[in-house]
Amino acid sequence: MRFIQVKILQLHSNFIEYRPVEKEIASAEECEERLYRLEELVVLFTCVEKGDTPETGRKAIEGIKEFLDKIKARRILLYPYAHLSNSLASPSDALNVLKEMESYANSLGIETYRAPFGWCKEFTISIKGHPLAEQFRSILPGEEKKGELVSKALKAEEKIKSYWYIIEPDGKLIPVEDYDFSGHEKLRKFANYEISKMRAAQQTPPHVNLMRRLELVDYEPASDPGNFRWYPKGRLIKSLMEQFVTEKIIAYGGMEVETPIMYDLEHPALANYLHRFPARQYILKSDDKEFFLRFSACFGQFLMLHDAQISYRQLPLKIYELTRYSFRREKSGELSGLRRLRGFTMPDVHAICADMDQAKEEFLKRFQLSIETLEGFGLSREDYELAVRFTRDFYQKNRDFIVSLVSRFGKPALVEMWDERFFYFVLKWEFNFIDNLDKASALSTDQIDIENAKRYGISYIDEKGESKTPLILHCSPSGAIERDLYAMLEKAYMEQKKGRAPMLPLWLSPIQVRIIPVTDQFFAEAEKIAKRISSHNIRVDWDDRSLTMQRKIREAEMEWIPYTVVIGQREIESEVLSVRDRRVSGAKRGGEIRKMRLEELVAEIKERTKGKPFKHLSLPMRLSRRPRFYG
RNA sequence: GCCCCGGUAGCUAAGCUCGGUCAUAGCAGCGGCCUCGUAAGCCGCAGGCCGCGGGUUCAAAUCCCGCCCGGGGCUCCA
Repeated sequence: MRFIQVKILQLHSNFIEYRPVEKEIASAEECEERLYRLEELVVLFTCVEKGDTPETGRKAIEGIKEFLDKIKARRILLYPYAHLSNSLASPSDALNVLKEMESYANSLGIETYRAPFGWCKEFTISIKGHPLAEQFRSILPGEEKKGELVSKALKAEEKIKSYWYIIEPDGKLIPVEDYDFSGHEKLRKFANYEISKMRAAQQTPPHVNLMRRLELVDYEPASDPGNFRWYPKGRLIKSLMEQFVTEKIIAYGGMEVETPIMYDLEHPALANYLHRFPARQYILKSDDKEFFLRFSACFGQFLMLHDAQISYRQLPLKIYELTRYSFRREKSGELSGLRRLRGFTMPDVHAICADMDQAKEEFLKRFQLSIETLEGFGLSREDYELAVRFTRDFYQKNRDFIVSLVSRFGKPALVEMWDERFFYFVLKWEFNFIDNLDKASALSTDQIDIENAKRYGISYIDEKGESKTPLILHCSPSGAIERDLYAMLEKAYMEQKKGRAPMLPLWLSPIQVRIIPVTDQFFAEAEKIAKRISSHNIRVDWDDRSLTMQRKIREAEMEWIPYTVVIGQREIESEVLSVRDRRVSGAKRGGEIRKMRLEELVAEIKERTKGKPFKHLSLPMRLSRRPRFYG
């Protein structure tokens, strides 16, 4: 059975540019051979088939009018597009229908443009990101219903089926519906989230309140949503995290580089990759060129590697950049605090590998690297879940390898398997954090990419002097830094719910030690002690405000300060400090006070922060000299 | 993009249903008192285009329309 219909691919677009290149048929319309550009419009790639009439065309326009009203667009471009059918109407009939559609649309008050018929044209289009932006409709001549919207159905049909399993550390693969999740609550939540997408109660995520109350990060209403301002304490934390990841990756062998944050939309190596995802970038104009802001370090690094001379002796070759920033223009409703941003910082390390054996070996190293990186942020394997995704084919050939990954992880993991490959990778894993609202988000990730080396023209010379195409691994050992902080804050909140004192890891605490003089008679002594501690590269401040000591202690606790030291007559006489250690006394009042000498305190902090980067606090050491950024 | 919720002092909010001494409170800030031993001391002062624009009305923070901004949800997620 064959339908007779006008077929229209309907695209809500930021802009389209097209240029007639040459006539394809003798009866082509006359036109000026120049560049045409239209902005903020709905482009209608239209194909007129055998049996279509001007009436069918009018029906189509009516359907489109409805759509235009809904999305508040008022400009269309009718773009003759023969490639939607193998049963085309004759050119004269087709032109006739198109002209009818044009004049009918005009009569309905739609600002209508029409690209010339019968020409071979080149075009560039930028499509908007909302779910209705891309639709396919076909209009049956006799049918009552105007314009059938089938894009979702098509998508669903096209979407390749995922098979979900739980894989145990010993390699046992169990269909997810048969798995007994008892003792693996978070994994259950994660599997649920991935497979069914559960709803959550309307609620501000706990980390959002914390990040503001602790004066770390905040929204910046004057920027685009999802771009944040970082206060001094937050900037300090982020800076330390960045430094930590970078040091780990350099130790692993990553060569640190820096690449531009924007790229030419029309660059040949990028264009075909990008045009598949036209709605997800920030677009930036400079003179008459358009640029997109990078969404990872891939572009810069691949372009660099394209120009590099690489020998098999240098493989696996690791290249690294901390992208401050990467940009993804997530749809407005998708953003959520530090969990999902539009501008974020992500370490991105690629490895060029000669073959699959080398890739697998490297993959394991990076798996370990990722675990260690998250550990540095105070996130242990208890805090996240592993997901592994691959094709059936890859699994069959590499079962042992996949199992070795899971057994290293030591906990059951979620598996997504596909019958065929529809991404550029054959294997991917992520560590996923489950938050207080039961939402999952990926932190660390790595992939084996078998496509992009070719796409970007990256090659190496093998033993025989022949040029070879390598495999590329894409890894972010921590995932987005902002998201790590999100996970840390959400975890702290979970601790609090359990009745424990929420804290950040000591090496990341903006203030590690606070000195509180009992009264202002001890100010000089407090400052002296603060300076002595500070000289050991410990972040310390002292509270010189005119408040009661009790009040100052309360505030130190609310700031999550790990060590609070009270200075009064006793301490000065005995030279023994009274230290309030948040780990033992933080959660409730009347906690135990530790007695220790200054040297002991310093030594303990040094021990607990060993191997981690240090940075001085950029805030004044005296509390009274600090502005309040929030609240 | 759609749906829901919100926008009142630096922050957090009450007031809005039922229009009229409703412009409030707490915290923060400033001034003063207090000189304190492990989670909030006392008193006072100052602080506001009640998101923006229009409308209804004798009268609008309050009702109506439009817009802007934010959050959450949905869709989506290389």
